[in-house]
Amino acid sequence: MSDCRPESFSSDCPSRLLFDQIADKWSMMILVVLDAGPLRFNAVKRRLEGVTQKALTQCLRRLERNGLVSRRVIPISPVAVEYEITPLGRTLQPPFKALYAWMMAHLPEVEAARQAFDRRLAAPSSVDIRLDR
Amino acid sequence: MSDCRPESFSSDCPSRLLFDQIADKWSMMILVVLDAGPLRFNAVKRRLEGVTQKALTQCLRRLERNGLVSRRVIPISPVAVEYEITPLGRTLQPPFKALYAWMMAHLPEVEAARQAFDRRLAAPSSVDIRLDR
DNA sequence: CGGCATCCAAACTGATACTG
DNA sequence: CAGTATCAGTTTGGATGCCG
Repeated sequence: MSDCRPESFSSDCPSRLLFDQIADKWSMMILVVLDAGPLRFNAVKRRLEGVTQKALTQCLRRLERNGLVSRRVIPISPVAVEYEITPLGRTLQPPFKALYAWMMAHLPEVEAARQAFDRRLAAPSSVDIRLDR
Repeated sequence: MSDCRPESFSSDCPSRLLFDQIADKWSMMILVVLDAGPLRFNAVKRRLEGVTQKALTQCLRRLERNGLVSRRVIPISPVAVEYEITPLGRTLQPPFKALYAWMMAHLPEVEAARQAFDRRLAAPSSVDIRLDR
């Protein structure tokens, strides 16, 4: 019973396969940086501050497997490897760009909400016990 | 040096704060299922097959902290807790819906790419040794 | 029912060394 | 340069039991 309305996410729902594969921050960031043009491994790494070489390798391989990125070995010495977004990967740009635009637009609201939440935690009750004085 | 072009993601770039917080599959799925209306904890859990209670609790808290979801305790017995998408959270729907639509539209292409990739791995070279017959 | 505490196993990190 | 491999240390995950 592949229950696949957007109101429910069975683990056998086709959309889940993709949520599990590409809905993560590194995949999204890689596709965004590769949109500007092909990049070599370390060039990608430099642009994604904080990513480990292991995580990046895994993520690039997964993107390659899913047909969103292509990997091309340039047989010079020392060897160079270039990663390029595929036409299929490029069709993912509009949704990602929309997400990116949302983030830039709503960041202040999110930060305000976060500060309000943290303040609520610090003073959890209106009948707070005044430990000071 | 808050390097914040979309071509590069410094860890101190504001957009990174949001990529780190909401660009994960559970957050996205929660916001999609809550779009239809408020839901109680276990109702959300049932709709996200495979999520653990621990992961769901963490994720809902993070969404609450970021102002995308609100949490309301209904003091009946046994206690009920209702999660509702906030107006801010609702503004995230268009980007997420776009992503969801992309997944449904391009799933066949991705699956084809995946199979091609896996086949390439199984027979890595064109000068393959014919072990059979 | 919602969700926190606990325990253990699995995954990930960061550093470093090694290869083609 | 672009990886793979390894190892110790930390984080995360799943499973279970308990509480209001």
